[in-house]
Amino acid sequence: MPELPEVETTVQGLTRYLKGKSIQKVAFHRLTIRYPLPVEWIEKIEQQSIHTIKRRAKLIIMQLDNAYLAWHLGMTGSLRVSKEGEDKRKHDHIEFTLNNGTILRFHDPRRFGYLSYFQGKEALYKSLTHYGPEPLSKEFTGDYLWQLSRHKKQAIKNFIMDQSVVVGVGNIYACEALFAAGIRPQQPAGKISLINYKRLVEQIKKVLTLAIAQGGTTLKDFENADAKPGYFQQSLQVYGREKKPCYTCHTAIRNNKIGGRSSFYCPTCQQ
DNA sequence: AGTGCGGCCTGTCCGC
DNA sequence: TGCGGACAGGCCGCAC
Repeated sequence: MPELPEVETTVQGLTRYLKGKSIQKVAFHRLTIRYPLPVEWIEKIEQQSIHTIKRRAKLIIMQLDNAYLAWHLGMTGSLRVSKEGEDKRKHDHIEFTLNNGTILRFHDPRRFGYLSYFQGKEALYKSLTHYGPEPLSKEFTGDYLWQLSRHKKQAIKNFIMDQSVVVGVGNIYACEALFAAGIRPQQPAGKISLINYKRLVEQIKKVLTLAIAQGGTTLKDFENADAKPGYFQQSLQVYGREKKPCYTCHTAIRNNKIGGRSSFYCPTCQQ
């Protein structure tokens, strides 16, 4: 589910509710989500305070007194804060009870999400080394993508969804940014010009920034820390619009599979 | 080495 | 109404 804007929206919401709170009780209602949840973590986490909540790539990173937690939401994961005894649902796999009586719940029907625990900063950093630059950072430029893509035959869409190339771009925003830049998703990455890479990077930044401002995209089940949906789905130009007319030229939007994933594009606007 | 694909899971929707 | 199959926002591990 969640790509960068949904994770960012969640981090902003969690910061409001959790910053400075202490975790009084931890409950694992299921011991394996994507990866096993060692029960020894429970006593390590209990009684620690949450100092900061940040995002790196699609991870939500919480700094505790002497440890870090990294949450990945997978396809259907969400983290929300609600009052004790209220709003409990099936697939709430992890619960943290906080010192003000609220509860942080990790909900994830498909269980592709995970939680990692790191004792110190170095262990955390070591786990993040394979990630590429943040798309909204200065290092993420058209020159960078152009350079890295030389001689790659891979489809441009798969290339920008590769988290070692640039983080945070998933299926929805890859489709949207490629449409906005006028590039066909199946174009080989190595054959795209520098000019087009500059255009693409500009559009990736624009699409992600707008989506964050709108609270992310809710297709079925994304919700932020307040259990509220996002609104970017109203701004989608191609994603989920197969056979519908392109908003720019009225040509029917196509959906071809690339790497097994639906890829929506306008055959007229994107070359 | 780079690339593509199946698999991990549950829920939902669509066609028969 | 029920049932099977396809599909869904991510990513890892394994083949070639």
